Amino acid sequence: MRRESVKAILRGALPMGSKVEVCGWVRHRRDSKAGVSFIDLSDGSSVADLQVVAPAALGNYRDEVLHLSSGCSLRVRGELVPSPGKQPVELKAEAIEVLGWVEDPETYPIQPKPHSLEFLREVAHLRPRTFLHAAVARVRHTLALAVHRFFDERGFFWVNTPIITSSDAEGAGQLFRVSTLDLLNLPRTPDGKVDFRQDFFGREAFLTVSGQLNVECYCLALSKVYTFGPTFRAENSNTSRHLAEFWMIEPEIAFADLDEDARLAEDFLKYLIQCVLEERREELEFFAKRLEPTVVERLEQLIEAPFERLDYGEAIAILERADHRFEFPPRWGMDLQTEHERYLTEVHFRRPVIVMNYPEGIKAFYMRLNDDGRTVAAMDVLAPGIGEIIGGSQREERLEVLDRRMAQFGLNPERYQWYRDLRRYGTVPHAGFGLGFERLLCYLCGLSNIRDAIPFPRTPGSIAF
RNA sequence: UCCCGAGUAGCUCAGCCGGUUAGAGCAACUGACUGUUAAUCAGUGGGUCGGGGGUUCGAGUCCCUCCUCGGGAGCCA
Repeated sequence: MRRESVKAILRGALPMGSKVEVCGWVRHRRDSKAGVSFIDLSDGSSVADLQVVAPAALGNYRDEVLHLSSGCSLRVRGELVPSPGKQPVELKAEAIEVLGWVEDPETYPIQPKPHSLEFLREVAHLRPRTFLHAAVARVRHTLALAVHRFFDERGFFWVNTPIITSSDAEGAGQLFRVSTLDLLNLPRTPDGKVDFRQDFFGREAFLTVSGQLNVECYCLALSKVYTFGPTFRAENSNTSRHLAEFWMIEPEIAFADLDEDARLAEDFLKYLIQCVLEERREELEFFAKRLEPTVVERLEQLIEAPFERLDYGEAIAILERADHRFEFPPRWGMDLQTEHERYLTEVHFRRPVIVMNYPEGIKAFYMRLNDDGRTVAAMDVLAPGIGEIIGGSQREERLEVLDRRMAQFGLNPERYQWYRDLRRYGTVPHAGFGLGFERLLCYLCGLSNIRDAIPFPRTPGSIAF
């Protein structure tokens, strides 16, 4: 007898009358006056559960079946039959083997009812057993595959950039230190500083905050590349949009300018949304029921219309003209505040917006200086409800300008020799962007807290699992 | 890190101006019921009121402090 998934059975992959084995966890048990019990069985393969019908004639009916509670694991053998109830098919059990009991049903955290997301974060090891988190996990999986498929179809190569690095990629963000030194007995140099020459790598090392600088090296050889992996920021930021450990996607294209970069970003987002709409419809409809009623319509609208594109200067002008009181009055030269981004995406345009060509003073050193001398070829994709979802730029490919910018930002050129080499040996125009995977997942699922978009969230002061 | 708000049963919450033995719904358990699916009905058990300190004859309730969680801000993806 073959073990079948709940998903395969519910979508009608097997004919009625088939004898099957199904394994999974009890969601809920209902006993009927007819002397049979109904068990909703979940194996995580689909949103819907399989209804198992357990007749009283089963040898272990009275002693075991009648005591099954939420979370018990089962192996069920039986026959697929049409259901008189609301589901198309149910499993008429001929044998139910209890693989694992729930020690104390009263304190088992996952009850057959909706829980608050806040509570479920306290039981992150068990929350994948809920409808919601199982659905998020499946969407996350589908989304990750779609990322690779998108790039593969367009001739991009996936480059695995290092997780342990020695340089802070952008001078942005606090770093997690990586060290094997004994914290309680640190080796010192004669002048009293920590002697990192005795550390594992012979110098200071950190967890990466971005794979961009490394992936640029491969871009200037393979032309179209991307990274997709974990990224770490030790910022003490306590918001619903930040994680200390998150996954980032960073494509980099040679011979491209900012315009092509923005086009890629838009195509990429639309491709991913299209995939989820097609391949995870059931999950989206569940999110619509539980999280955000209009999630499907919102995504459908999003792939239909072109994103709004405008220069940073135009954005500031719109904000200055706006009939709206901002806590921080907009002014050319300042970065867009959260309230400004929200106004643009949620009030003014009501769709994603790509803001381009920011003042050079507020952006990173590697972004290409425009001919006006006061802006850089940077772009941010802003989405309603979530803010900045993509940040990208054309990179500065001219060595003398790059050196000037590094000096302006107070960076030591010696630490970036290998990065400068890219400009010394066959430099080319190139551009890329970074996309926060969990932020995108929030946007697609209608989640409002990023801690629900990653299995085991890491945030300041929280690493229980 | 800053500004708000909240911590009471396994979960979601109520608990008034400080006053007897701290409540409800759901969940759990026991039982009833001819196929249930947010099942229904009856009953039972379940609490260091986040921790510590203080005020008071008396504190879940007021004050101080710490912790945790949530919302917002900054920073960013």
